This record gives sequence, structure tokens and C-alpha cells, in this order.
Amino acid sequence: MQKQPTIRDVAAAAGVSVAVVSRVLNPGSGPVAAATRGRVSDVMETLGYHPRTAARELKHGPPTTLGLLLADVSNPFFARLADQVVQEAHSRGIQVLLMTTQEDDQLESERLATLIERRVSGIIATPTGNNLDTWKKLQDMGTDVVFVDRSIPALPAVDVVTINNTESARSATALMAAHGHRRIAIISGPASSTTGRDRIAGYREALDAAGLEQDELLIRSAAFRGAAGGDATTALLSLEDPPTALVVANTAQVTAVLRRLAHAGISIPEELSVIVFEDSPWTELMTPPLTIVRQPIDLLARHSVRLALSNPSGKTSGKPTVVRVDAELIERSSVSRPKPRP
Amino acid sequence: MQKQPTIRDVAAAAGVSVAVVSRVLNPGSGPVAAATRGRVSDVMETLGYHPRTAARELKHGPPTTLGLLLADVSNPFFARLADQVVQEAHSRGIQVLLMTTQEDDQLESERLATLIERRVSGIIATPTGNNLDTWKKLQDMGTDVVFVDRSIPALPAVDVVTINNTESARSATALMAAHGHRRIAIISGPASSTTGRDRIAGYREALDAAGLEQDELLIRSAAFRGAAGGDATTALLSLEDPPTALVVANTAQVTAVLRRLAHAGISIPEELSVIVFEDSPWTELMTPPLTIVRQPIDLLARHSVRLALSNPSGKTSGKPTVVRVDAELIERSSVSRPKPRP
DNA sequence: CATAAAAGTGTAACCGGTTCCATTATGTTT
DNA sequence: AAACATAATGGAACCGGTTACACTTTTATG
Repeated sequence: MQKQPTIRDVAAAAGVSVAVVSRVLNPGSGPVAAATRGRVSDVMETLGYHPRTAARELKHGPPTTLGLLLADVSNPFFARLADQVVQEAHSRGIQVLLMTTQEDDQLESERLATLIERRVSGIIATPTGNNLDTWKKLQDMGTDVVFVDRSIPALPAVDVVTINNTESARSATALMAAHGHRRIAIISGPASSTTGRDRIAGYREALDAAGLEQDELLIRSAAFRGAAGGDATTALLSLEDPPTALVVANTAQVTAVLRRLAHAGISIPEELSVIVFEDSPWTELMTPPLTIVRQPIDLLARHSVRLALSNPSGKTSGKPTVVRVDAELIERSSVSRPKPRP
Repeated sequence: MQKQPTIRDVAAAAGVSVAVVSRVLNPGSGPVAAATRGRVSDVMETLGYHPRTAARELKHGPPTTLGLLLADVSNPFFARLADQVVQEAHSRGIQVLLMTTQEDDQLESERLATLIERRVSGIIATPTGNNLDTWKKLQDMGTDVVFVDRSIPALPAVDVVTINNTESARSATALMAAHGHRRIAIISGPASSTTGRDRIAGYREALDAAGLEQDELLIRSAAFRGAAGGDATTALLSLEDPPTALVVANTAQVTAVLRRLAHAGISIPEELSVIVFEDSPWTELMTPPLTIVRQPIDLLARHSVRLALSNPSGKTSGKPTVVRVDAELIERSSVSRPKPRP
């Protein structure tokens, strides 16, 4: 273990001042004779010199780090979002500090405190819905905050990137109706989440458009974490007049729902038509291949990163940006006509 | 956008010196009268003061950031590893800088340069196998490097955390043999990777133990990325004497392999028994539920973080630590006796 | 009560870069 | 060749914390 050379070591070894070395380090910050530049570069090479980011950031914290605050990364949706965000950020020379909240406001609060202390230039987050003051404070500090996938209505000043949740649930439900289903159920995210609410709204719209009656018993909100999806499934199956179609609009609960259906011996689509909000490769490998709603994760990531870096310091723009991208309904084989009732 | 207060602002507002404020910030670094502490804390609160991490790290770069360098995060295995590493790190007050290499040495090299400049205290990585000099340099600097999942034989001085690859492939292959299979194929990672080599070694051991002949045509190395898994599958299926059992020991290629099998209309396990190295929930939802090798990701993460933080600065310990955890073979329904040949 | 020990506080240097500004070297113009 | 613009370099302050050390005030001890 050797201690690292500093800019002064390089300057001394090259027989120049630290100012010159700094200029070599930051091309464009001032003139340096070609010969000098070469000599300094050589010295840096032989000494194995690398400037410390921490020191550089002290002067004018440059937008070199971005906070990515997700609910959790074991969920494939968030995992792929993280992957895309990291790639997109890297392509711009930006680093990503990854944090998770586990959907817990307390943890979220701690993570936000850390992000404040790090003076990250931007944050891309799936907010829990609380910590409003902290979010506001972050923006006051000039941090570019972007909510992705969800938003917080009480914070209308924050940029948001989501899919068109209402429309995606509407089209999925409409497909069920078009196949002749009259008892269509939906399992969505919690009512406290914008995704949950919007998707249920789209579901209702589709029912109205199809002239179908709304039955509150067929609308289930399940938490993102835990086994809520399985329980909701069981509840739906044990209804007196059970649904013939099910839209699983809570990505985090898709496997829990499917597991419960399998254990209950429900055959898809004969007994129950199913559409899930989930775009992993395995949905195609199921028997039958599942009809899905595909969320364009790469677009979400790209727009999020762009917005999180768009206001280098201090936003003058008045109103926040809201990007809404369209999801895609991929029809495979898990939807059919309902079997006639006895 | 307001500019942030500094420690001097706080000191001035509280009518004390910066040293006192610093002591309030770092309990244990020196005595502060209770009354003073309270007053300073109040001022920090009202001013909305948060110390800048960059400035703190200038003095003695404390082990507060960890680099996590993975091949990619869209792969569920790595995603869950990332999730666990982040959680484990957070529980110790450590932040995680997430980076991906896409299995590309050039990109890896760039990421490593960044990590050097950031002076992270530790790095947890799935190395591509190149950039040997940089890895050495990192260690010389006192960075705690931990390879997870794979290792680089040419770098024996690095701590490693892996599953017992040889044993896991051996037991999977042995299970096939125990079911009476004589033509057992394996699709592993590239021969350049330690995981690929070790798993093939275990496979060979199992064949020997079962007194089965080794056929090099049944051993396929597929790259981690791309469609290599599908191609290898097709090649195996079109063999003159095709296998009756297949061990998919390349997690990144599992879905590609299964997709190809589905398209080829191969029924599992009637025509082909299958065991996959993959522990996602969906493996249980398949028809039939897949027999899998489960890798204890949480253990990998826990040990990795522990090692990456164990040598606060400057390792005196002579030899590196190698942690090898056991994978678990979960028997479900994708393995059966081979059907008798005509 | 004198005095030593401990507690509380302040001053200033330092970490490793960046950058303003002054100074000197080089080059161009007429 | 004088006059002046431009290039190249160096000195030193600064970013926002931490900390060694000096100094003052309390508290403890004999």
C-alpha cells in the first residue's frame, strides 16, 4: 500500500507549478505548451497519478453524480430500469449512486439525507409518497429531481416520467371485454400510489366503454411488497360469482398471483384469462405464453436521465416536465373467450 | 435555488468557532458543553445545514463508498446480488456506486479509472478477466477488492466469494445420472471464465463417478451475452445422438435456451430432462416446474460486503480470503427417466 | 485555598484540487 | 525595431470540512 501522489507531487516532478498541471488535467481551462503538456502527462503516467474526485468537487460541485433511489432492485422492472439508467448515465460520463427504500418512508428519508450531503446533481426516484419537505428542500438546493414510474400529486413541481397507466390498463381491460368477458377483475398497486389509481381509472373507463357493470369486489389493491397479491387472488377466486378474466396491473405481484393460480389448479385461459404488467422473457415461456403489457423501460430510463441532468444548476424553467410514454399490449395466448356459464 | 450554508455560517450564527461545530457534527471528536451543542444543533436545523461529504472526505477519505461493478443488472442474478449488496452496505452506513461492464474489458477499464479517482474504499466486482494491471494498482492503493461469482486465476491475491461451482454442477449432473441418463449435455459459461471451467469440471467428475463416457460434443460453452445459448441448444438437438438430459449452467442464457426448446417443440421432461442454474420465482411457475440450482445470493452479498470493508486501510493480512458457499439443488419436475430409445 | 487536572473553546493549518491574476516569454504588426 | 497582442507559467487564495495545539474556564484534589 503506497500513498497516492498529489497534484503537487506531479508539479514538482515535472518542474512546473500546480496550475499548469491542473490545466493539463482540464483541457480548455487555459493554455499549456505542447512540450510541457507532454512532460506533465509523462510524469503523471510514471507516478500513477489520478486526481481525486472529492477534491475536484469541492470547488464547484460538477454534475458528476446522480442518485438513483428505487424501491428495490430484485424486482425485474426496477432492475432493468437501473441497468438502463446506469448505461445512459455512463454514456454521459455520469456516475450512479444506487439506493433502495424497500417502500419504507423512514429508509427513504435516510437515503435522501445522504443524497443531500453528497450534493448529487440529480435524483431519479420511485418515491414512497412521503417526505414531502425533503423533496422540496432538495429542489430548493438546485437538485434536479425526477420521479419515475410514479409521482406525488402533492408535489406538482417535480418532473415526472411514467408510462400512460390509465391507457395501458384501459386497453388491457378492453381486450378482455372484446373477448366477451363480463366479469373482469384487476389487481393493482396500492390505492395510495398514482400507478394504482391511474390503472384502476383506466380499468373503469374500459368497463364503461364496454357497457359493463362495475363491481368493487373485482377491484383489488395489493401492496407492492409482501404476499398481498396471492391473497387478493384467493379472495377473487372464492367470490360467489368469480371473474373470468384478470388483469394483474401490479408488476411486483405478478409471480405471487400466478403461483396462487397454479396452486389453485386454475387453467389459463380456459378458466381464467390473464394479462400481466410484466415484460420479462419468462412470460413467453409459460404455458400458455402470457399476454402482457410491455413497459418501455429504456425510454423511461433515457428520459429520466435526460431530465435529471438537464438543469445543470438552478432551474429557471417555470413548469415541470411530464413525460408519458406508451406501453404496448403484446397479445399471446393467455386470453380467450370465457367458457359459457352453466 | 438557494446556496447552501457552510460550517462557517453555522459557527457565526451560533456564535461559536467552526471547531465547535465540527465537534457537534462528529460526536466523540472532542468535548462540547451540552448547552453549546444544543444551540449549535438548533442553528443547523434552522439554517438547514448539511455537511458536504466531498469536503469531509478530503481530509481522510473514510470508508463511506463502495464500488459495485457488475456485468449488467438486467440479469436477475446480478440484480438480486445488487439488491442485497446495497441493503447490506446501507445497514453499515455505506453507499454504493453501481457500474456495469457489459462484459467488455474496455468499459471495465473506464469504470475502474473512475473508481480510482473516487478513491472508493472497496470494490465488489464480477471481473471480465482482463485489466490485470489496474486491479493490481487498485490493491496497491489500499482498495479492498473482492471478486464475486467469478475470479481471475492470474490474480491470486484478490479476495473471492463464489458458490462452489464444481460441486453444484457435479450434483446436478449426478442427479441426471441417477435418473438413468447416459447422454447428459451441459451448457456453461465461456471457457475463459472460472465459473464456466469449474462447472464443466464438476460435470466431468460426475460422469466419471457414474462411469459414463465423456462426449465433447455434449459440452457447450456459451458467452454470457448474446444468443449463444439458443445456438448451443439447437446444435445439441441436431446431434446424431442427441442428449436426453441438459444442465444449463449459464444463468444468463437460461431463458434463451428454454425459448429455443419451446420453439423446437421439445417436451420437458419427456424428451429432455432439464436442470437450470437460476432461482427466479418463475422457474416454479413453468410447466413443468423446473429443477434448479439455487445460488445463495444473500450469502454472496453479505460476505462480499464484509470483505470489501474489512481492511479499513492497508491490508496487513498475508493471504487473501476465499469464501465458497454451497448452492442448493432444488428438485421439482423437469427431470425424469429417459424414455427408452427405439 | 492553592494548584493540578479536565473540560470547553478558538486559531490556523491542512486535505488536494481549481482558478484568478500577475508576470514573463513569444510572436505579430507596421 | 518599437509597440502590442497573445501564449505560457507561477503564486496564492479558495472550496468546506477536520484537527493539532494553544488558551481559558471549571472542577477536582490535597
